[in-house]
Amino acid sequence: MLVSTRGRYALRVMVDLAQHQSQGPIPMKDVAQRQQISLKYLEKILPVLSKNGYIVGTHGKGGGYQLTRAPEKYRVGDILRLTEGDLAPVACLEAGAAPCQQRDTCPTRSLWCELGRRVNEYLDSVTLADLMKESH
Amino acid sequence: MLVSTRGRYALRVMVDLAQHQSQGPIPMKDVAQRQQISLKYLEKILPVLSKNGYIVGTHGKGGGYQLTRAPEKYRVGDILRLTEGDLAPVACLEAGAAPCQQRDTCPTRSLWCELGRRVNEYLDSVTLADLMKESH
DNA sequence: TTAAAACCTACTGAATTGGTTGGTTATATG
DNA sequence: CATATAACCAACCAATTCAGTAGGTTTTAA
Repeated sequence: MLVSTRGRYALRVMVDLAQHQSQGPIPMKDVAQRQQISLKYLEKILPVLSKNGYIVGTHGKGGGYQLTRAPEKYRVGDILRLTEGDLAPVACLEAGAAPCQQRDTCPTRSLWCELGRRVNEYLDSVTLADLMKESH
Repeated sequence: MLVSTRGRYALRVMVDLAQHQSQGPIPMKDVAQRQQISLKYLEKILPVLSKNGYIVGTHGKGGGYQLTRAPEKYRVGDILRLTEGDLAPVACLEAGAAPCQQRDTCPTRSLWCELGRRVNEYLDSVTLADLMKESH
């Protein structure tokens, strides 16, 4: 499993926010109910998105979250890398991984590199706007 | 992380066996030493490969493992699906997963399907023979 | 008979996953 | 000003997976 619930839920929340973009701040309570996800769990996932300027949250009554750009400006890959930490297909290619001993002679290394490249390339080719067209 | 040590090690063992194909049965003790992998851990990973006819093990002194076909006849994807159980990018697409409630309305479902399709397609396009050319 | 190999079963420590509990702080509204 | 509602924050937790270990049994060549 490459993408856990963190990334999957984050993506669904972003699509939900995109779909209700015109209605001002959207409280997470509503999104949680619509998406059938625990509100408390969502509250743990969202901070990384607001800290990086992907969404903005307004406190208090009438508050909620809003996108900061148009849906076409969000790449799925960016959202997933932020919430998942990494999209590397194997541990030895992850950001904080200890440099592999057999790096120079490993016959499978370029396989994993190319796989990772293709995964990121595909996820970067899809935007939130593309996903909005999916729901019916 | 899509592929754990199980799949990664299995692949390296298969490449090692391919490279020593002409030398008759290769004991896992030798492979473990060459690949710097725990012999006991390898012994836990290999049974699924021999049970499915990918390799054949001969007992006793002078025994070991051997490939059952030419390296070009092994697709990397097959080896990984066997040792990892699944190459689904998300839990809701895994073989034994409970059918998702929002399956029909989920705006991200086709994204995951297409991602999984691309991952499998790439890994099925590479063979053991391709990986043999990598090591130097 | 013995050494060496595959093969089998049970256990284990550490990390990750997928949350829950229980708050604090900020703000719009009556 | 009180209150309801929202984001935000920190600690904890059960279950599962990961990456092995430990300790065998069975099979076979020499």
